[in-house]
Amino acid sequence: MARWEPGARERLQAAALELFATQGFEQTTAAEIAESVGLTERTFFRHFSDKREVLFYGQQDFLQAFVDGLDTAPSEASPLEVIASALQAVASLFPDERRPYARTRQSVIDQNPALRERELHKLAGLASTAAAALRARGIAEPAATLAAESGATVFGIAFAQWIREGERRSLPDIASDVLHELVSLSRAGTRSATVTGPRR
Amino acid sequence: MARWEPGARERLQAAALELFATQGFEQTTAAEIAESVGLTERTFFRHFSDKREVLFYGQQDFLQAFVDGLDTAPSEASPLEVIASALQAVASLFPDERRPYARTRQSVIDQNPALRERELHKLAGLASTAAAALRARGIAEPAATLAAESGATVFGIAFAQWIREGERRSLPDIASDVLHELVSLSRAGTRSATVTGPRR
DNA sequence: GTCTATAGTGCGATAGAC
DNA sequence: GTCTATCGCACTATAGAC
Repeated sequence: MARWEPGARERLQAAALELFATQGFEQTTAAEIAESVGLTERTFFRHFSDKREVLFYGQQDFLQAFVDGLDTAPSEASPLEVIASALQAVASLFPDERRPYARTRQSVIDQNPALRERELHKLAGLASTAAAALRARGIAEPAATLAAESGATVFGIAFAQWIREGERRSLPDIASDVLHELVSLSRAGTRSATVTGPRR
Repeated sequence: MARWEPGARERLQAAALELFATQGFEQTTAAEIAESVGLTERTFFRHFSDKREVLFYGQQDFLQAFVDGLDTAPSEASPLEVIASALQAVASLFPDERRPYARTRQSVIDQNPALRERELHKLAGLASTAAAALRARGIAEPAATLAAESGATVFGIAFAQWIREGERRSLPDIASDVLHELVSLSRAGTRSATVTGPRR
């Protein structure tokens, strides 16, 4: 018989999301979360380096999928084609059943600036990992960073659309659409974007 | 005769940067910064909502330049052309004399995750303002957000390059180059194109 | 597991500028 | 008198040190 229930981390994460959603992030103390699942504040901070992290911990599989997705692209692919491949791999980790959960979580994050900051930081980490992988494929800077950040941007926009009320398309489908928008953005701009440079 | 020295906020910002640069961000307390310019901790927090903000406060002129830059573009301009225009306007706020200061400030930010988070958050705010301005010009979503975020990405990359040791080009020149790289990213030949030597 | 420093808030008091 | 910048003090929660 275990001295303590297993899955402390997961229970803390679930309890935290629930409390944040009902009371708000700032109105919920770490001690409160811990006690709600029979643990102490100290234990909470042993699992999560800070209070916000309870909502973000465990997205490595996520990052792994991204990197794996990069590697499945043929070696002669352009940076954006590689990104498209990685995007599909990550997006497929979010089946439609996850939408309700994702919505709740995102509404908590959107209502708190500190959580938004952490979210952006995580997304930036993804982009920087992707950039390193692109460089490893022989893509030079600044193209590698540019492509990686663009991929993160596309993912962010697609995700926001995916959880919008009434949206029926799957995340991979939306991501693909948004990526095409990005490409046509460049195409439309190519004509004179190069000429435009106002005072240069 | 004034009871207080004027410019409390600016003195706090200068003292903070200096202390952060010499001792590190976490090793410097808000009280220490305040006392170094003859004020109390409480006063520090009346000027800045939190400790990190002392490094970011006062970048509205910055944001204003961005929005103004958007508006100088002709009304038939494509999203990317508008962004190019805004980029030039913002970049011109950073003359070469500012490089040493920018370098010091950036090295402090780069060494602390919490400061990186705040920086990303500010950049995201810029992007969201830009997106709103693009929508006001009649550009639909998701093109508006996509173009705005791309502009922010380009600025970030260009800025990082600008403060790199040994870089001689001006920020507007670098930003223009990076934007062109973004446009050529979707082209098939990108990989070999980016391998070409140093630009200009 | 306990103890402590620091971040950050709320509120009342003070003292000059207008 | 009002407005605004400051101080001082008490307080809580976070987060790290011991």
